[in-house]
Amino acid sequence: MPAEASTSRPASPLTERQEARRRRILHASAQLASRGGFDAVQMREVAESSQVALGTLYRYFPSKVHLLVATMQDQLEHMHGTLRRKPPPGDTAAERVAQTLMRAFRALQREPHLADAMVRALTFADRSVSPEVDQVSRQTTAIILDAMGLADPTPEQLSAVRVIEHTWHSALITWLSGRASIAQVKIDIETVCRLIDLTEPAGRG
Amino acid sequence: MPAEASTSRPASPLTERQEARRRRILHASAQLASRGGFDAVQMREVAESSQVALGTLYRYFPSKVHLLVATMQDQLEHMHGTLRRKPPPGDTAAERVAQTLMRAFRALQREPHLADAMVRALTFADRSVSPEVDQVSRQTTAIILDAMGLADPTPEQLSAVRVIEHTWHSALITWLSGRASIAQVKIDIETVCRLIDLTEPAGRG
DNA sequence: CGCTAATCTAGAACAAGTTTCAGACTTGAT
DNA sequence: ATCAAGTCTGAAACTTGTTCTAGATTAGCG
Repeated sequence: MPAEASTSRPASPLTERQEARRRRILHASAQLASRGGFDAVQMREVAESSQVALGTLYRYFPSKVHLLVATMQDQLEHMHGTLRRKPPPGDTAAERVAQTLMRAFRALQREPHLADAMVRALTFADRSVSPEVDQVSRQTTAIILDAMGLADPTPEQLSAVRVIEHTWHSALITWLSGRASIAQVKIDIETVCRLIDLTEPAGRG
Repeated sequence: MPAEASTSRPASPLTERQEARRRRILHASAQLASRGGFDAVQMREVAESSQVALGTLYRYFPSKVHLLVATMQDQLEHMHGTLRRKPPPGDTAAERVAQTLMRAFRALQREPHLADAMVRALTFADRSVSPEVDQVSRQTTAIILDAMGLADPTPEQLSAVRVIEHTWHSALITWLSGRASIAQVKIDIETVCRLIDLTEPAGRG
């Protein structure tokens, strides 16, 4: 069995041609998503664009949602790299986290359709995609902890981070579906980031 | 045109038979959802169960997501009534909100498949369902403000409520997809509710 | 009652995700 | 170089959400 869309551990090491196929598929997926969002990523088209038979596509990614979540892993990795190179300048952890998320948000605004495809897939994913979604979640957590500048967070801090992630995902959805403005998302992010102040300065409970 | 799945204002008043059809449809939807979640709500089956032609079903609810969001409105109304009758006993606003949400959560735990169908529909909804999703959001906001005991919330408090709703939805999703335990959801809810303390006692900023 | 417009029904048809299958091609081991 | 096992291809089939159509029914009105 080839890779299960898990970036970090290919179940069996892919051959070069397989790796190339996988990249072509992810590229086609991102490209189609950028055009028209979730609905525009049609499996037949992805297969055709990436020069792969439909059955092969399904062997690499067992469903459309798996494919889009893998696409998101891909993009997230890229973003984490970018953010690492230019860490946010804020004075407090809360500020830095808010700045980091706003930076990510601005990146998403540049490709709103792609954002739509990825986020919708992420929240629509059922149990069969849990491992992959979890990986995305861990990656997001890592980005936030990086911004906080923490190596060894307390349980309270981890709770705060989880709540921040919840808010981040849900706020994105309200923005993507046109129910919240960009300004609104910004406020929500800043609001939830205040939770960090609640856990940081005080000692453990 | 008949009702657009908006509980509060039927575009044109439905006849008795139409009202009955609408109820049959919602009932069938909830029943099927209770059995097998989102996937088990199949439009043909809903139509058959509710003794209505497929075309009619689509006239009442223009998509599966519309149908499930309307189902959620229905359930939410019921729950708001229940909660009103037995307000939570906590001393602080934060406590009462957390208790209220945990009560709702326990109700959902009794019908996890139904919860799955409703929540997945809610977060998967695209722009065409925005009005209905917004209505659900307003209803949820009303429930939380009720628990806080506030008639005239400040903008900060409204922000906190929005963040609480974000957390609520997203935490439910992680639970439904098996990526978070019940205990975890409880912690997240309690964590986010602390935001209320941040806005309540202090005066306006 | 008798008319007209709107609504409802049954069922076919279409669209896109997913599955399946027979045959061609690769790969790895001997 | 050759064989077996695994992989890829192309195409059809299947599933379920959605749309469409022609004819039957119903509601409102004079």
